[in-house]
Amino acid sequence: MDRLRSHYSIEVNEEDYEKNIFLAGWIEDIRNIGSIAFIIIRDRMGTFQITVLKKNDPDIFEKLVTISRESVISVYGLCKRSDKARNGYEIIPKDIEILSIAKTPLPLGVVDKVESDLDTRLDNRFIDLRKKEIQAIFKIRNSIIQAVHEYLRSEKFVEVHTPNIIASSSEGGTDVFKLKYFEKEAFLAQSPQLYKQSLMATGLDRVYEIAWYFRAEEHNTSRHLNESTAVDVEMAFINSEEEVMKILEKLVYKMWEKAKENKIELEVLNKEIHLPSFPFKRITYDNAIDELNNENINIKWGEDLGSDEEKALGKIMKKEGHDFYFITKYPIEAKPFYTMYDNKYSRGFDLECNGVELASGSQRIHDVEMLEKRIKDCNLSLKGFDFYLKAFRYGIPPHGGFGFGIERFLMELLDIKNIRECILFPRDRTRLVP
RNA sequence: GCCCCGGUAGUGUAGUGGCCUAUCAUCCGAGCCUGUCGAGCUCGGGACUCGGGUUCAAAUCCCGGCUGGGGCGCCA
Repeated sequence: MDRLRSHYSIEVNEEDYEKNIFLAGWIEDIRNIGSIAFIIIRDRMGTFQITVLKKNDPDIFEKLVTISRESVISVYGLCKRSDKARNGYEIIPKDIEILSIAKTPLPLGVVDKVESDLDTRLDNRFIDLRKKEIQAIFKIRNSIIQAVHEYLRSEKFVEVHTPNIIASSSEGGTDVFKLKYFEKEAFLAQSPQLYKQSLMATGLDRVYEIAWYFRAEEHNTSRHLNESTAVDVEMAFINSEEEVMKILEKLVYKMWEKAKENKIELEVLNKEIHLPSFPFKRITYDNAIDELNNENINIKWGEDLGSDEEKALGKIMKKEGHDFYFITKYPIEAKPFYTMYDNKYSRGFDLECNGVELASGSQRIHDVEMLEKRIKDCNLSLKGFDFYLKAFRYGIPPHGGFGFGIERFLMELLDIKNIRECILFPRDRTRLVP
């Protein structure tokens, strides 16, 4: 055959009827009725049907009904209108080319009538990803990332890429992966925090990165990964964290809006997306504590909210009509060392959605002496921060930013219960393959 | 780091000491069938995570390994 594909399944329309076309894909199902057989082929856009009569094409018939499901073929044939077939047409094959034979049995059915465990699915992710509802997640993921690029670039942000192999543990707090770097010891970055901040000393002013986070914590939950992605933003010449929050809320809104454009994928997933009210609610940490106290949930001032408290607050906000809300003015103890503060209150904030933390950010400290004091107060060693602190000694504007987990966002957007569904090849406490 | 719970054909399950030569569905194979679209029907195939122990008897009870899931803490 001189080509493998002229159309995707759903691109075929009335103009193609009574013409010969090339289609290609995976054999999803073979329904052999005896003297006639229907073969369902799947491509990226959908499925189509090949109809073959035994008496007309005994050779092609034999080939098609004996090949294994999930084999890959290309078919050349006449496109005929048919009210009985899906999409309104069927292909009467003139020639087929078998491109790849699938072994049997499959380790995982694509359209079988039994569910598989997530673990089995992840072990065979390449087959799992043949399912249209699984593909839909990643098509939507693709489009929210597109929205990130479009919006941030429109706001004059520059996309950057900072190193993932670093010399010292970046922020303290969370555990990092250690690795050998020739004769030295190195670590995988838990976030681009220190690098994106040092870029504030360069004059680029506004930067963002689709970043990988590596975290060596041994948690075992449906909302943690040891390797995850995030949108990291840092912006200079700000007066307060409010300017950062304005960018973040607009970004989230644009991502939500873009996701809504994926009509086919949302239908496949049976999800509706409702745009959140805008701008998002701001509630101070103190007010959040008061609200929780009113519900008889007590929390000591200065402590970060636990997951139960977050959920309870999420319910209260929901009742008031807020899906998204910022918790602002956290106590300084609850925020990392680089967070700007006024007395006991930090200029740090979290963006929450229904009781789940989606993003956290702040105005940062840009005064090097203040920064050094905070590093010491947090019991961190100044040694590891040489390169970082140096960037603060030769002119650095006031700045702030946020980090925003992409998988967590997808979970909220599509109401997905396990974060592993939101990344192609998850890395969790035990999974390193595939 | 702490705490709970699992592991039975390729896939998903039933089975809590003898009725298990292990259930059902899906799947795979053979056959029948000219409009299937969760195709149908007939026949066939395929499994107790591993190692030790208790017992007359273990898929089932106990111990350990391997392996998976969930929660907390922490975070995104």
